[in-house]
Amino acid sequence: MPPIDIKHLIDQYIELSFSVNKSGESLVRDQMNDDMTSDQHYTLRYIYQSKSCTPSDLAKKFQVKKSAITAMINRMWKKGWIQRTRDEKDRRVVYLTLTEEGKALYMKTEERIHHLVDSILNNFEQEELEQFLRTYQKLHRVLEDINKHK
Amino acid sequence: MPPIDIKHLIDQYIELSFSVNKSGESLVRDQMNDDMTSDQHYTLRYIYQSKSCTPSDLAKKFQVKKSAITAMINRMWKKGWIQRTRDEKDRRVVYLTLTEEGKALYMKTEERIHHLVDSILNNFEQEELEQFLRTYQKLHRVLEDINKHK
DNA sequence: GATTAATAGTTAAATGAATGAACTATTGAT
DNA sequence: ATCAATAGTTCATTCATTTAACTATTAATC
Repeated sequence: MPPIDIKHLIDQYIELSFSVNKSGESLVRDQMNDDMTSDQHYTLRYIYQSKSCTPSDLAKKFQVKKSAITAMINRMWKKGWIQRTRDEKDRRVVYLTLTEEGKALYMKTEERIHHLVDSILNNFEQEELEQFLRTYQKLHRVLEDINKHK
Repeated sequence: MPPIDIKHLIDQYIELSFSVNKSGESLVRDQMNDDMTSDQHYTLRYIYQSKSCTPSDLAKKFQVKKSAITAMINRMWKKGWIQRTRDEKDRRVVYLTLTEEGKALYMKTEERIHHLVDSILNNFEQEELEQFLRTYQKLHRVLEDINKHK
């Protein structure tokens, strides 16, 4: 049983991460085009940013089963945002890329999100922000570690 | 267009919040009983912690429409975790409370989550953690503000 | 006081997101 | 050559969410 002040920090973290998540997600959703969800935008982003991307890569990154990725990709493929191409060497593998339309849509939305995040982070001094991000990064590594060893 | 180093901070924040969210949610899900989702646990928590709780309160806190709350409460009501009682004065209003079973289930799961968060936060010096939470709190207020004025 | 507004909540249809189990196709190992 | 492992898909089911239409009740106004 942790000491009383640690317990308070734990409670605070739980409450803050919940609220910041909900508010943040809600604001991100507002930046989306009407026919796109935030998950779909995150998918476009990951495919756009990675040199080569397979459904398995996405499943790992999003921490869901591969069948969830298939369904997600199908929805976006129907809208003409994503292409599938088979690897010639290993014909089990599928590579995902954005179509021109997908790329354009991604860029437009990502621009809006950047603008939003910019306006949020503007409320902080650069030094405070950098310290925050250092700890956030460390938190990220800790979580990765726990997830790896489970 | 923000300067180049600010742009880097924005990118970093976007990437970190995405990854920390996914990893965090995945770990929280692991603490859940098989017949409960994390949303359902968050609902139990909010009802448990608030003196009196209506569907409208929940809709506000979770930033979803009231019909989404009705559906959520129905699922949990069927499992016998939640009670509905009408306000005698204003008969439009419904008060939500936990049944004994709901309370017991909540306590058991919340204990496990606390244990998890404790083990995560143990990787940080208290001073670093407190500074992090101060900035996180500030971020929370900024997001609330934006959400309020939209 | 009767009519009209607003509020609290629910219902129903549609869509998106996730899982688990069974399956195909392909590659790797013994 | 056979058997196991890997990549991806399909299908049925459940959960979460939105929109629009609806009931019931309360508040406001004329």
